[in-house]
Amino acid sequence: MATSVVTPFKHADHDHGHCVDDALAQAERQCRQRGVRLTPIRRRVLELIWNGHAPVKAYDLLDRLRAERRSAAPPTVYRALDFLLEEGLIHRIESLNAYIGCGSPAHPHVGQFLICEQCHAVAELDDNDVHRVLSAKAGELGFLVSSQTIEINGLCPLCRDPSPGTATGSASG
Amino acid sequence: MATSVVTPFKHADHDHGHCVDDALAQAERQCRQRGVRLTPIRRRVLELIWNGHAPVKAYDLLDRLRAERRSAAPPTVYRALDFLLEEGLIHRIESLNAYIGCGSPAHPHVGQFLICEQCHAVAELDDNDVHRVLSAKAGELGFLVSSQTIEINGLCPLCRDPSPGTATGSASG
DNA sequence: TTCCCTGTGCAACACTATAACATGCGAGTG
DNA sequence: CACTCGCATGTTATAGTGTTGCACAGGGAA
Repeated sequence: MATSVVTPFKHADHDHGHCVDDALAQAERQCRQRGVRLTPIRRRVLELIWNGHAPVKAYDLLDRLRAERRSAAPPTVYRALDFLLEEGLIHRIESLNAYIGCGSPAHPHVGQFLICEQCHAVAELDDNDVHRVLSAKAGELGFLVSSQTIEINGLCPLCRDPSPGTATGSASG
Repeated sequence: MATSVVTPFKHADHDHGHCVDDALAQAERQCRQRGVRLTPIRRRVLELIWNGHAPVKAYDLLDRLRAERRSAAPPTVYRALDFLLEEGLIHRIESLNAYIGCGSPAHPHVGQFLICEQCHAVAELDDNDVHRVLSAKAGELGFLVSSQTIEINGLCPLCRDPSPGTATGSASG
């Protein structure tokens, strides 16, 4: 089985501070290695995105940025997002016009996303079987694949079958 | 092989009038059967979308509608699009914010789209193997799939390997 | 007739993203 | 030190995408 889970669904009580710290540390390291600058704005936007495991919209980021930095404007956010996308630190969810942190920024890939319609949590896969099947089918029509947008909607394990005492309805932690 | 091609890539010299006529006739029939109304506006929007095998943007439709009907406004177009989407007569391409005619509206399905980055032609698949693989992978994480957005970018056969004398660079016919 | 339902007209607005040009600021160089 | 080059950010405006809310028109049913 070639299933590679980049970011699984998290339990409601997982230590989310850890997720954020890891993601930021990894980003710092990677940017240093590549000789690109993770400026305060870019770092803060990444941190805001990692506040939860749900996709975040650009103008929500802008609102939160503005609360801290009077000068924040749409370009402020979109430039930071462009940088983070470029460096593979976040992904864009096309069907939501929203952005989410990447759990495995070091190696370049396109994500395959499982999006919970109820709590909005997102898990990320990078699955070779999926790539293979799609490339094969495309190949049958003579089509040469260069990139893929794969976004699956449905119910995450917690919302599908909530255990007693388990919180649902939020992906904020 | 369970590959089902809903709409293949068309040769540049195919009889496109036929595509349009077929699509409209099928839409008329289907709407009559279901007891819903394919009004002149809705029919015209569908026809404009079927003008080519490339996705069309809402405001391009609006421009063309306005040339014929002074009163056309954004809601005019979006209401027609909502209706056509609802009836399965068109699909929305999330990664392009654009709409394309469905070649098989009779049976409900989500499409899998191959999008040519050069000529913008789009082919539509409805492939069970792809569904199966994705559902299986999702299932491994306890995720229950309800719908899928699958949009593959790359090069169509004609743009990938243009034969001498074969026109490329347009999906308008 | 009156009522109701659906479709359309119309104005305004909300949300998403980019363009264009100005300013700041730090690193490297002479 | 001054200089300048390149990148990041500030600022204003605008483009592109989609929705809300209410008014009106027409046809079928009571």
